[in-house]
Amino acid sequence: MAYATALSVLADPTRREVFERLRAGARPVNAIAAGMPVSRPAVSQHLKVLKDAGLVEERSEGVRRIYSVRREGLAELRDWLDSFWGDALDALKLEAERSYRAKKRSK
Amino acid sequence: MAYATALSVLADPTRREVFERLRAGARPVNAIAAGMPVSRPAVSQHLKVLKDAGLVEERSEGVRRIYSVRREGLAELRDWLDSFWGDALDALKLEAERSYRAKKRSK
DNA sequence: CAAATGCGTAAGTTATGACTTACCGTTAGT
DNA sequence: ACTAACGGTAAGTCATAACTTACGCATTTG
Repeated sequence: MAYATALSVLADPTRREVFERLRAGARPVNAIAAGMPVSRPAVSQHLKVLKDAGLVEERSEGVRRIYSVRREGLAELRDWLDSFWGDALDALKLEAERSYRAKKRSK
Repeated sequence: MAYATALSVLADPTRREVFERLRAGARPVNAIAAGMPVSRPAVSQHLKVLKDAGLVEERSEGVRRIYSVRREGLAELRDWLDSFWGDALDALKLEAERSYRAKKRSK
C-alpha cells in the first residue's frame, strides 16, 4: 500500500518541486529552499513528509542535513501504474463486461 | 504537465477506489457506487474529476452513464516516474554533487 | 566563549476539497 | 401520461494540510 502514500505525498506541487530539486543530486536544505516561493521551514516540513514516505533519505554532514532521492520509494507506485498495462487485464476486463451485460439482460 | 493532474487526482483514496473499480471493466455509476462508504453523488463528483483529468471516459447507454478507464491518461505519469531511472541521470547526479562540494570549499 | 549558521519543531491561521442533502432533468416501463 | 430509476449539479459543512512566525538546539568560527 506504499504506492498510496507515494501518490498523496507527490501530489502537492511544492513538495514535488522539492523532490525534483533533489533529482539532480543530494543537497542541503538551504540549497533546496533557495529561490523557492515558500519559507525554509515549509521546505523542512516537506522534506520530513518525503522522508517518512521513503522517497528521500537524509544524512548529516556537520551542521547540514543532506537529502537525496530514494529511487526505491517510487518502485511500488511504478508497479501499480504498470499493472494497468498487463496482458491478462484485457481478458479480465472483457469477462467483467460480459457478466455485466448478462446481469442487465436477466433483470 | 498532465502528470501533475494525474497525481493529485489519484491521491484521494475514495477516488482511487472508484478508479480501481473500473479497472476490471466499464460500469455504470450505480454499480460503482454500490457498497462504497460514500454517497452516490460523491461518486459522481469523483467521476467528473477523473473524467476531466482524462483518466476515465464516459458513454451513454439509455439512462445510464457507463464509465471506463482511459489508459492513455496514465501515460504521462508513467513517463515521469520512468524518468527517475534514466541512465543519464546518474552522471548528472554525480556532476551536481561535485559542483556542490566545490562551491562549499571555495566559500 | 560569543556570535553566527543550519535546520528542525511548535502553534496558529487559512484555503481547499471531500463530503452531505436536496433537487432537477432525462429515459424506461406500465 | 405517470411513476420509477439513473445520475448530474447546487449549496453548505467540516476536516485537513500547507503555510506562516517564533523559537530552540546543535555545530562551527573568530
